[in-house]
Amino acid sequence: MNKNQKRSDCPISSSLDIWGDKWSLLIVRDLMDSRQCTYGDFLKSPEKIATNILASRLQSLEEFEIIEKTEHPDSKRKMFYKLTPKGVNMVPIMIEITAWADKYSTIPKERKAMLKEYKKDKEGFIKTAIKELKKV
Amino acid sequence: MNKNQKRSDCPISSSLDIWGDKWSLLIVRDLMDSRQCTYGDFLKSPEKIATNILASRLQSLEEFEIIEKTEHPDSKRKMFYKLTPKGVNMVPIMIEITAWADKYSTIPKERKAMLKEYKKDKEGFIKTAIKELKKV
DNA sequence: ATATTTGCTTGCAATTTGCAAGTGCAAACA
DNA sequence: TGTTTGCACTTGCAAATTGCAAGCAAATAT
Repeated sequence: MNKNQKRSDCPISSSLDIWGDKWSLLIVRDLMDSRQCTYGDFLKSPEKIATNILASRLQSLEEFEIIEKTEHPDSKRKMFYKLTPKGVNMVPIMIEITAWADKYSTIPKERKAMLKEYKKDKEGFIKTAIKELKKV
Repeated sequence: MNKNQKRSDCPISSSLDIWGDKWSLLIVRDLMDSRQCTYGDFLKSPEKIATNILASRLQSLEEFEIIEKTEHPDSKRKMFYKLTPKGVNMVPIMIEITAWADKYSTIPKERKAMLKEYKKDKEGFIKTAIKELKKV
């Protein structure tokens, strides 16, 4: 990812400069699903990201302050990755992507159930989700 | 873009399989701003997409039924690209990306004004925007 | 008839990806 | 007290994708 130059001042373009690739949002997704993940946790995801790509994306997301590294309580060797507030605030984007995908393809039933709750009270749902993610 | 295989059944992942790159959403953006664009119009955008990348992205977005080609009324040589309903329904995603970018960077004042309207009545704003895009 | 515009395609170098294997270090084990 | 194991990466390299420049063919303008 090219941290140095924005292609334009368009917000879509500058967002894509940060996470416009096939992998970054999957890391964000994993962290929204699990709140904190180790390097190995990301590797377990069904999309099977390569280890070098994962390392480079984690670094870039950290540089853009979407995620942050913290020490794992169990061992000094292990690291926990988690979302920063900037990352947590991507919740509405992620939900709207999910809602869009739901219209045009089959999505897992847990996601569908989540959307059902979301649609009952969008603002409330997002507020709760964000608060939950900011807790730990 | 790889139209052949989904990496997983996760809605984020399958969405990224369609438009997870640095350019596709900029094409969608241009079409949301202008409703219909020619090949040359896309080239005029500030991010300066290369002609071969543009051609390949237009083809892939067409295959995924996000956009469609229509004849230009003026000439047989010219083509108009526009969003399909599937593309139009990406409006909430695009707005939430814009809102997120607005929190962490400086965005053009027209976009900021748009967000202000959006925040007054999110549902209403989106409904109107979608209706407007579906008109032509 | 000739020139120009439009929507691409082609060629090629540079960058990025994806896969496999390797490395270094903490912690567990013997 | 070695030795092994597991975890978090790094490295090497082939393959794919990107980005730039140039080319090209059909339609339109002159």
